[in-house]
Amino acid sequence: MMRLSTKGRYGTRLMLDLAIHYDNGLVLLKDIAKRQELSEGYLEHLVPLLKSAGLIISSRGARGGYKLAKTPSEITIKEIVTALEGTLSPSECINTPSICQRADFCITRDVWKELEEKILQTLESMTLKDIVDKYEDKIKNSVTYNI
Amino acid sequence: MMRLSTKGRYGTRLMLDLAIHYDNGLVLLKDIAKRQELSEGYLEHLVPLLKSAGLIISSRGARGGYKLAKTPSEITIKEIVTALEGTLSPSECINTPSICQRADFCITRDVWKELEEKILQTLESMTLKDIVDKYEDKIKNSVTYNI
DNA sequence: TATATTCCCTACCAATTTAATAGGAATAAT
DNA sequence: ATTATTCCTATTAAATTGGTAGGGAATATA
Ligand code: FES
Ligand code: FES
Repeated sequence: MMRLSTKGRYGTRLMLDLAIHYDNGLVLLKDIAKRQELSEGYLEHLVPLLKSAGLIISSRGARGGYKLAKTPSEITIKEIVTALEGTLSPSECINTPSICQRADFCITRDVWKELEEKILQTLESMTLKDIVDKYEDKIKNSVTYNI
Repeated sequence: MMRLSTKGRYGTRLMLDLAIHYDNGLVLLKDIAKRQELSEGYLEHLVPLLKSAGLIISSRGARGGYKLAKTPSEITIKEIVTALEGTLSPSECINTPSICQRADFCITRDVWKELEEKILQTLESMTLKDIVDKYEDKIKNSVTYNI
């Protein structure tokens, strides 16, 4: 089904939540979980991946929390999703040809390779700021309609 | 991991094998399985999907087999993969918003939607003929090197 | 007609992956 | 010392994946 796992999807929502609250200082994981209606316990598993990719910064203890390691315009969705999912390759053998004896003369190799490149290109062209801006426009417009 | 399942990957190899032998009349599934080093029993599960999508034609009984329902240049990888995988959506809620209460104000919806569109665009631009031609060039060149 | 060959269909199954939960250790502020 | 928070490890239930097994139905040919 070529679906992104919840790691990638929930983790992106986590990062977008941090982007929305970028000016508020440290943000609690508990609050992100509440706003995004996600399990805090599960989000805890994603945080180390984002941290070691240099995308977020954390502070422990009382008054601790998380914040983005760069400004929202400097973080692309590609960085986020690859940090969380490892690779976006439609087929394992693309990145690790050694696992496949057929790699040299495999007829589909180029197909999946090209697809992976397009996926990465697409996600690289989107920054957190882009998404947040679009989202805030949408919310504003929907409020107008409700008047 | 956003990987295509074996349905999509093996099924594409099956279709490319049929494309390579397009002028040879009916092709046995047994032979496809042997050439592609795939389990015949498993391929049997993919065949109905390709058939009901109008991509292959079958003939039962002795001297039966499979062939493409259209010429290789008329069949795109998008048709094949969507027939096999159902949807290529990175997130379920894109195609079925009803399953998700957050759909209306979901901040990531547009991201996955745009990604799905790019994926479909990419796969639609590739026909079986394109891939086979590239493959045969590659084989020819590698033979030349071996002389 | 009998037989061999091939596609077709259903049921089952083992292994892996996914999406969590649980319990506590480390760290920082008050 | 107490409280709030991140961090780490282990466990697990459910779902998905990638098959296998066995037989039935259709067709060509002898
Ligand atoms: S490279 Fe492994 S099957 Fe194509
Ligand atoms: S539409 Fe369902 S979570 Fe985004």
